[in-house]
Amino acid sequence: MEIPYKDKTFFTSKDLALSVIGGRWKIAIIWCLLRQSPLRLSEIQKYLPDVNQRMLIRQLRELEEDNIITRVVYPVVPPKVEYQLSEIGLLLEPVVTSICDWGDNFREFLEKDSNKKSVE
Amino acid sequence: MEIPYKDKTFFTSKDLALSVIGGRWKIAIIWCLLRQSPLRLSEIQKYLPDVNQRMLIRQLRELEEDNIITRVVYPVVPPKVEYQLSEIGLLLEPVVTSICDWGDNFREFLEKDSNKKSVE
DNA sequence: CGGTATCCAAGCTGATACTG
DNA sequence: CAGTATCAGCTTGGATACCG
Repeated sequence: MEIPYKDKTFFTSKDLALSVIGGRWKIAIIWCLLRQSPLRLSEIQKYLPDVNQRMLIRQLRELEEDNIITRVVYPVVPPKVEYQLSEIGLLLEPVVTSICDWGDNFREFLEKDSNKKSVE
Repeated sequence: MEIPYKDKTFFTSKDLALSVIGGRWKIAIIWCLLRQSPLRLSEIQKYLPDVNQRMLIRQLRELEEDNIITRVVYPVVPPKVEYQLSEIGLLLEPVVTSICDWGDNFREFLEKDSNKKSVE
């Protein structure tokens, strides 16, 4: 089952998915927009202080190209731009949730591990 | 809730999770090992022909350091090394599954989209 | 078989400065 | 506020050679 998309061919839907959401900060951006929507660029920056502006804008553009988010520009001064998840973007909620859940498990695992070591 | 790990500090378990499974090929590797386990290096290479050997080995090492996978070396000639998911690694199954599921949705979305365009 | 070492090109990332 | 430009540095990739 070959899936052509953007000059590439994917052989599984997992590979297709990863090509779209696998970017360095994309899951983090989607996580933000799942919590609150719409968000302005400056608001996303507050939620994700570790992402520099250039990368953030690039990743937002890519997500927009892939129809995961929508970008609405209001013709006002000073500029106002709002980002929110598209219909297909909203379906990423289980992905983000499962990652958060696993992160919780992993954190517990790390705590147990450090306990073991401190007992030794 | 600060989570120190490997000289860094994470503020959410999502960030911690992404630091561990966010690598370029890690989800793909985990996907392989969920389907079949244990796997030898050469078998993983067959499943993931797009990953070059050097990167594959690097990502495997990182996953091993993070206790996501285990690496067992058999002292035989020729060498035999087997990789498999650890207990915490196995818990990543919902993450991989949700990504695959979303990929299916996205593929359908793309197909509908191309239909619309061909009608126009 | 399962690696490591080296070289080199290309792309991604980040910090900073600047603009309409 | 939202975004672009520039430059430096790191990561990734591909090919190839070599080792225990």
